[in-house]
Amino acid sequence: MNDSSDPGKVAGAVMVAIGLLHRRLRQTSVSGDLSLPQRTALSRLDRCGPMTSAALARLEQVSPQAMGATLAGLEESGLLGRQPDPGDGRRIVLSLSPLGKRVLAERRSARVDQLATILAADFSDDELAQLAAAAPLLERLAEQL
Amino acid sequence: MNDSSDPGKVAGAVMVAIGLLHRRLRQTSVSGDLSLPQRTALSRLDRCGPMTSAALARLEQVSPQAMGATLAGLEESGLLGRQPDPGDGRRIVLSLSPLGKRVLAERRSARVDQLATILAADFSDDELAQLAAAAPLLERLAEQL
DNA sequence: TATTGTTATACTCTATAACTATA
DNA sequence: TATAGTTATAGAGTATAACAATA
Repeated sequence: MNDSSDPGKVAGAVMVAIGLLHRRLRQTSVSGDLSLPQRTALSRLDRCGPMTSAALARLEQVSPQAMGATLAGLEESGLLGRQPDPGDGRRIVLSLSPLGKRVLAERRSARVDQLATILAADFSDDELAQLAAAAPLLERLAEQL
Repeated sequence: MNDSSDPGKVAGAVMVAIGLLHRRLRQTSVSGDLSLPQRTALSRLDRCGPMTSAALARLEQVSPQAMGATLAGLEESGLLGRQPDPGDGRRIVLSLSPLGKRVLAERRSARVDQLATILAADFSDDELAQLAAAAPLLERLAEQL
């Protein structure tokens, strides 16, 4: 049995890789760029459509308070719109503002661009495909955790 | 061109997946278990052999101060040994203590065990192999960032 | 009673700056 | 002058607890 079929080994390797990469990714929450949680929330809102802060928190598996803080930053930047739900006075439905849509569509994030540049320059098509295949697996792993 | 060959798409997907999984992984820094940075440092020390705190910080791409804090926790738990370098009074060489070796060898980390269990139960051999292949790619990506 | 959202507080991880000791 | 390690301080991201408003 080689390492790639030992769940324990794979678990360890994934854990180390996640720690390393996350550390690097979060180090550019500066200079107007979106932070990692902000970027993720925006992307989720785009993929799943308008929803409340609570729903977003459940999907991203963070506390409602943490999501509130993340969204506050996005709102300040004018990337979000909020519509009070006419049928339920408690709920506020968030959606991408035109600006938010544009930022996301143009991938205007220094971090993502940097990542994309490295991927294009230093990774083969095969390796790119391997990463593309792994991303949803990692998401699935997170959901089951 | 499909998504798996568009560096921008892959970059975004990886970024979201890393954020999600990291968030889940760090949520068990409790109850005697190793934190994610601690686990990673221990594993690195095992893979690369005894070295100084500064060298470890460079490999893990964190500041020497951050590494110092991580190592302090490991030392308190008795997982590390430290030998002053006889030839250079400034350097202190860290190594795994017998206890540290055992903890690592037995994979005695609630988090890694949990991860391994999920991988064994809900992921096919193919998917496991995909994750195993992706881990070093993610590390390489982090190094080039 | 349950849910949405907010405010208050604290912990972890990380960073930068400044210091001491050694080379 | 440069490097190893430490101490002090600050910021981001997250958590739990407690609360108000609405259902």
